[in-house]
Amino acid sequence: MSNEKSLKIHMEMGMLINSAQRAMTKRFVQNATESGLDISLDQWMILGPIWQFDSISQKELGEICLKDKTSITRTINILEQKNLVVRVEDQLDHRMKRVVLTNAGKQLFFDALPIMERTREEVRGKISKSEINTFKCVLSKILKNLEHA
Amino acid sequence: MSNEKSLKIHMEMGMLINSAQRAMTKRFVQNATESGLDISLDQWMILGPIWQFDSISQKELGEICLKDKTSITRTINILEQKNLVVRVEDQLDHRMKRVVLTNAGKQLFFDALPIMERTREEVRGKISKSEINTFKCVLSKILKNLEHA
DNA sequence: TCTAAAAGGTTGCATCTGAAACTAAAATTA
DNA sequence: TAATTTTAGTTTCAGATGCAACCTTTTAGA
Repeated sequence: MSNEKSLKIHMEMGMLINSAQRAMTKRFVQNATESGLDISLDQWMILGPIWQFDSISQKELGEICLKDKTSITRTINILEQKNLVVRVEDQLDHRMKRVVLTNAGKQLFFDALPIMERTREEVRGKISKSEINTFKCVLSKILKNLEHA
Repeated sequence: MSNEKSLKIHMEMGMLINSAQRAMTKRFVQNATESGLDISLDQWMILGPIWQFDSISQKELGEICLKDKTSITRTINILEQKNLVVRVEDQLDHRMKRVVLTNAGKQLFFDALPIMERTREEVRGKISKSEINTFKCVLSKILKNLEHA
């Protein structure tokens, strides 16, 4: 037991980040499921920008979500299967596809908003604003440290 | 461009954690690959405790690594395929399987140690000790906030 | 103008994830 | 002791990830 605790105390940053991330994702999906919504965190993260920009290319989505274009392609496949989203070929540049929300997609986005809000509150709990700021700041610094291959 | 920047500034904590996590994982694997080692971060994260405890049950591994038993099962399958690890049924409790490093496993662990060390340094860069402490502290608090379903 | 390079997407491969159903072996309890 | 519940691990299902290779369509350069 004390052994386990000492391990937890010395637990590496990477492992901490990893499990915090998974816990947050898990909680969001749990909350959504309890409310009868069938949506994953990654799907939600993509729905947001589409709603925000009305119509957006997959490349732009990738930049905003900080995700590989491969991930975007596949998540959009799933959203399209669920009839939440439609791909439309750009009229000027036929390489591009613009992604647009269907009515069902818009509905789901709005239904999921309060759940995301609640999840955020659960995650933050009583952590102080200044701690959160330092936290975000460190994350940004880590990203910058790793920016150049 | 300024649009992109403003987005980055307002980027949500979840997305930040997510991409920081991926960047760290990516960097470790890159560094390992460059050194000719074929190992993923999760595989390494499991190798460590096995080495530390000499022989350890999958359940304990899960607790230490903060991972689902499903993930442990599969990662160990992979490690076993690579002949880095062996499963031995516990003599007293036949439900349990103890996981043991092979010589190749030990070798890989030691080879990967300096790479992990280097990766950690790259990740931390010039982030101050106190910021790192706050950072870890916030992560622990988030985990605690989400502990109870 | 014709060809080569770049850009937007998709696909294959290997890995990783949680939830739920399932097996076998304890540990409890009636 | 017999019946029930718990526990350890595996399997299946549906997503998710990055990389590299590939196909089209654009764009740039010779």
